[in-house]
This record gives sequence, C-alpha cells and structure tokens, in this order.
Amino acid sequence: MAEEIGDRAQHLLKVLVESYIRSGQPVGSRALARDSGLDVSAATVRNAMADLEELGMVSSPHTSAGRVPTNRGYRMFVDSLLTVKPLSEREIITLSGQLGVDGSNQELATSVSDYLAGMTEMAGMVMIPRTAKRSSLRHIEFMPLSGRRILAILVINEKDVQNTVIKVDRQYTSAELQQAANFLNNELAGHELFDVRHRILKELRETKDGMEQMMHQAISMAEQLFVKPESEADSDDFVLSGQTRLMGFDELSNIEKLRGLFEAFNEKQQILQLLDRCLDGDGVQIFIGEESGYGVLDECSMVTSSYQVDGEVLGILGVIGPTRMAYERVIPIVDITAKMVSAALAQSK
Amino acid sequence: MAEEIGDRAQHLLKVLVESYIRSGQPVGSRALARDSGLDVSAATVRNAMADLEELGMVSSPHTSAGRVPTNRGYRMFVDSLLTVKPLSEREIITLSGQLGVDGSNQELATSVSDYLAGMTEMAGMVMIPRTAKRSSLRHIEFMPLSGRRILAILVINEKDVQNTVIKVDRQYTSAELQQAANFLNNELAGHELFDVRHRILKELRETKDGMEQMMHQAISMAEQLFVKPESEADSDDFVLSGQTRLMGFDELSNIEKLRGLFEAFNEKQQILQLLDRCLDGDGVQIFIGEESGYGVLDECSMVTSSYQVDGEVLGILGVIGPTRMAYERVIPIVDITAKMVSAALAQSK
DNA sequence: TTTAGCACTCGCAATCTTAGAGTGCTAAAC
DNA sequence: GTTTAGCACTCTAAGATTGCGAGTGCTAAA
Repeated sequence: MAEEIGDRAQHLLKVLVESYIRSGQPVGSRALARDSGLDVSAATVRNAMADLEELGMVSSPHTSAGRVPTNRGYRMFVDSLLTVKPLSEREIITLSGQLGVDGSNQELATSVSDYLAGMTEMAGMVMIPRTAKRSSLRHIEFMPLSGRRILAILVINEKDVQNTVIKVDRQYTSAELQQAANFLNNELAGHELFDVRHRILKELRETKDGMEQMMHQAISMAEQLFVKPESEADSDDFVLSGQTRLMGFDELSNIEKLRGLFEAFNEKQQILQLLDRCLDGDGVQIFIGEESGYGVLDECSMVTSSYQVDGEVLGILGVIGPTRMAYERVIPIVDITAKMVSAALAQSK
Repeated sequence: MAEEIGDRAQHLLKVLVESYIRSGQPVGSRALARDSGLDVSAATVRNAMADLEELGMVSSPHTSAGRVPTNRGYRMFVDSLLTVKPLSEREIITLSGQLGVDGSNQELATSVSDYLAGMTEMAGMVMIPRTAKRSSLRHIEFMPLSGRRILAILVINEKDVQNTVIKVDRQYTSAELQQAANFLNNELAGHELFDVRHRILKELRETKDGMEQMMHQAISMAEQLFVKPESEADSDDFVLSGQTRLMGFDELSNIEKLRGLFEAFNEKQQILQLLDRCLDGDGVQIFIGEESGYGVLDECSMVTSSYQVDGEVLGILGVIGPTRMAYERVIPIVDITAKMVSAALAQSK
C-alpha cells in the first residue's frame, strides 16, 4: 500500500505545506504548479496530488477546494522536507540578555517561557521535574504546628524552597524538632535527592534496634518527606505562558475546542504526562495534532526540547501552537533556547 | 430628568430582568404582561417600557425586538428589587464539608474558590492580602547563597511560608547568619507583621551608634524583608478557578472579548485593584458590567464579599460571571461562603 | 508520462423572500 | 387622566435562489 513517494511528489508536498502555512488557504493545483519552481502543468500536479491523497498526506476539505496537508503530511514535512532557518544574531542576543542567572528556578522558568511565547507568538512552556536528578538537599528545618503536625521546610539546590506539612504520632517540642533537624542535616545535607532517598531507606532497614529513639523519629519524618513524593509522581513544576495568544488563531476559533484546551492547561496533568514522554528524546521533538493521544490537542502541535547539564536531562521546554505553524522558525527558536538555558544552568552551577 | 419610577414600572422591571436572566431573550410586551401577574394589557406595558427606556433602565437591541435590561437596569434590580433565595440546607452542608481547616491558607483559598466556581457554574476567586493585618511572624531563617545574596525564609502564622532572596553588602557565614536570625527571632517573632514593620523602623532610627555591628546588619536585612514589600503594594495572593466555565456563556462567545478577559486574569493586577476597592465595603458587593471601569469586564459582573475575623477584614472572595447571571442564587452563595470561611478561620485561630 | 481540454462539483456570497415578533401611535373606552 | 384595542410599520432570522469562481477528475492526444 504505502508506496514510495517520488522526488517530485515530495517536493510538491513541501511547497504545498509551506504555502498552506503561509496563507491558511487550501492550495490548488494551478497555484502549486506555479510556485513549485518545477516546469510542469497543473494537470501533472493534480496527478501527484491524487497520489499524495491516496497516501494520506493531503486531503481536500471538499470537492472543489485545493489540498490541505493532513497530520501525516505535516509529519513527513517536518521529518524530512523541512529546511530550517537559523536564528538571526539579534534574536540570539535578545535571548541571552533575558536569561538572568540569579533568581530561583521558578523565575528562570517563567522568563524563559515568556521569551518563547513572545518570540513565537504562541504559548510557551517550561517544565522542571521536581525530582530533577541533579538536585541536592541543602537544608532541613522543622517547625511544630498545632495538633501533631509539623511544618517541614526543605532548601534544595541554591535557591529553591519547598514546604510540606507532615503528620506525626505525637506532639514534639521545638527543641526536639531542632535536634531531629540537626541530625538529618548532618546525615543528609549536601547529598543529591536520589541519594537521600536511598540513605533513608537504608537507615530504616538497619535501625530496627539499638538506635536512639530520637533518630528513629527523625528518620521516619524524613521518610515522609522524601520517599512518598516519589510514588506520587505528580506535580512537577510547570510554567505556561502566553496561552491567550492561542485565542488569536482561526483554527482555534471554535469555543468548544478552546475550552477543552484551556481546561487541559489548568489540569496540567495531561500536558505533563505528554512532556514526560519527551524526557528521553534528544534534541527537538514535535507532536503534531492528536498524535499525542489527547483529543484536545487536535489542531495543535507542540515543539519541545530538553535542556540539560553535563549530558543529564534537567527538564523540558517548548511551545504550543496551531498545527499550522511556521516550523522552520519555531524549531530553531526552541532548539537554541534549550541550549542557552542548558548553558546558563551549567554556568550557575 | 430622572423622574420617579412608579411602583408598577418597578415591578415590571423586576419581572423583565428575571425573565431575561432566565431565557437570555429580549422580553416583549405581550409576554411581560402575561408574566407580570398584573392585570394589564400589553399596550400598557408598552407605555411603561417607553418610560423605563427613557430612564435608561432597558433598551431594545433593535426596533422589533423586546426589551433587555441595561447595566443601570441591573443595578436597580440588584439594589432594590431582588428577592434573594436562601440556600438549601444541603448546599450549606456541602460547603462546610469542603472547608478543611488544615492545610495552608493557599490550600484553603483554592478549595473555597473551587467551591464557588462549582456552585455557581462560573469563575470563583479568593484573595488573601499578603499583608493581612492579623498575620504574625513566626520564625525567620537565613541561608547563604553565592555572591552576596541571602535566602530568607519567613514562616508566617501557622503554616504559611514565604521566601525571598535579599542582597547584602558582603558575604556572610552560616554562623553569622544564624546569629542574626536568632537576634531577629528574639526581637520579632510572635508579633504581628504590622508591628514588626514598626519595630524595625524604630530600631533603625535608634541604633545609629553604640550598637553591635551584627545587630545592625540583622536589622538592615529585616528591613529588606518587611519594609520594602509594603511600598510595592503588588501581588497579594490570589486564586482564581473555573475560568474556563466562562467560555460556555453565549454573551462571551466573542473571542476577542474572551481573550481580553483571560489576559486580565493572567495579569491579575487589574482584578486585584478592583478587589482592593471591596476591602472597605461590608457584606456582599456587586460590580455590574464596566461599572468597574475595566472595559474587559464589559459583559461581566462580579459578586464579592469580604471575609473577616473579629471584625477585621482578612480578604475578599467572590465570583465572576456574565452580567446575565442568577443573582438571587449567586448572592446568597457568596454571602454564606464568606461567613463560613470567616467562621472557619476564627476557629482555627 | 505528460499535457490540454472539458464537463462537473462544490462552496461562498449576494440577493430576495417570507414569517414572526414587537413596536409606536392614535383614537376610543373606562 | 389612564388604559386599551387596533393597525401600520419595522426589523430580524431563516430559507431559498442564483451566479461565480475555483478546482477537480477524466479522457484523449502528444
């Protein structure tokens, strides 16, 4: 069935997609023949179109409209036909100017997301997996609350603070908690989170007996802090900005669709699962339409890239926009942004 | 000009608004005569409508449509014509069930906002002024960062944590910072924020000389933490939920309007300024259409109420929806919610 | 394999029509 | 003076009709 696509058909597909991305209008055979640069007639183009249609690369909205690329057509386009424009010097400079290295990861993520949204005129996003492997524990602090609850404050890396309320078996005094925190800081501070988790589990196993009561309790508190979150592989930090720009696109003028999309943004869950899938991949990755498996992303594409330090993936960033987007511009933007974020993080280390 | 409105005209306005809120359709004279309960003919109603139109209470979309209330008409309606339905027992129980007292204020706000959104099928919002008067400082902690920066962690009230990065004149060691924190905790912990600010300024004035170097520095750090934020009367905590529900209303099916609205939600600034204005008011307050002065709220109304403890206003909560909303239902919901939140907060004190 | 020619299909926009709803006004009735 | 009935008038929303333009698919010839 899936026959080989001839060189000419490929070229025509490329020109068609480019034209459609530019104008948003179905492309007819006459116009395509003209723009293709090839010296062929419209009729020949029509034959090629018939082939492409059979292969599911293009389709007509109706009998006498031109052709429009299908998701599969877009896929072929970005995979093997696209010619990427490098970014201009100026644009790169703008970005590097925006990347302040101080401020928390949160702030960095926000500014990067804004930048992506601004440059592409679409929605930008940045994910920081909370359990980023490179994170190391800096400091633990406990504070008693009313009724058997304790406020735990974790300082992670340089400047990220996390606080959690944990429940314990009885009331503790400030002094006791201080002692527990000291103990844990001694044991755990400076180690990577991954490591911390390990140590806690190990200690738990080893200390069934003959250990000071206090340590025992301290470790069980730490367990609540570090071990549970792993199983709830839930909310990573996730910044999304410029969503409202998506309301400007015709293909999303259907309110129902838009609503679904914004609900998905609010949920975060779905989007995050999707982004998780990108964590392994290298370089820029693209989801076209509902390839992602999420109906709400029907008319949308995501262009993402991971950013990393020392070859280790720290997170994902990218943009969301209509399927009909200027890939040849968006892809290098996402690519470069990811690289510059990687560089900035490496430097601030 | 603004002549007195007759009793009958008032009654007719009331019935008209109710009918319009129910159906969303302009109300004609015949239907209004029928529904009014009055024993008058359509012609009489027409005369009354002509009067109301002259007073700016109603208007016709076009010559041969019925009448629609204007903002002014709505205003009159909610101010003096509305009969409020009390909430059913069941609904109140649902709410009190949802109000968990544990968890941070953030979490409380989120759950209240969700509740409002769910009950009214519109968008819910809760504001917690960051500088809430009743807040008292619990604990301060410093941690050195690279390059003359210090991470400050404030625990406020029971369970709210705030962290800020401050810049200082030189590097400090952990020990020095510990000392400074101890000093500040001794001086300030347990006091209300308002008080804290006062004390810092006082100390600053008094300690020009003859004070230990260290205290001096500690106080100037504290100044950065507590005094500056007051001038930037910027971001209070603000939770908004169920925005996407607004996309379901016909009057907001205009994408441009919707976009403006959602951009305002993202900015927060504008909405917050608006809510600030409610802080003084007592009980339920209502903004109809662009009464607020913000064009983006054109076809929307806000129903808000403050919540308080010991007679002191802590924040604002409410809902946003289309001007054409079921006020007689929404108002008691907002009212009761505010009261229950107030009660819950008083109890958790 | 490519091309020209031609009949055919379809959507879109403009125009017209009709039905229905509701008004404003006037003159009579209470 | 207020209320009512009657009537002409206006306006919209929803179909129906039309013509145009764009583009296709097919066939037969180059």
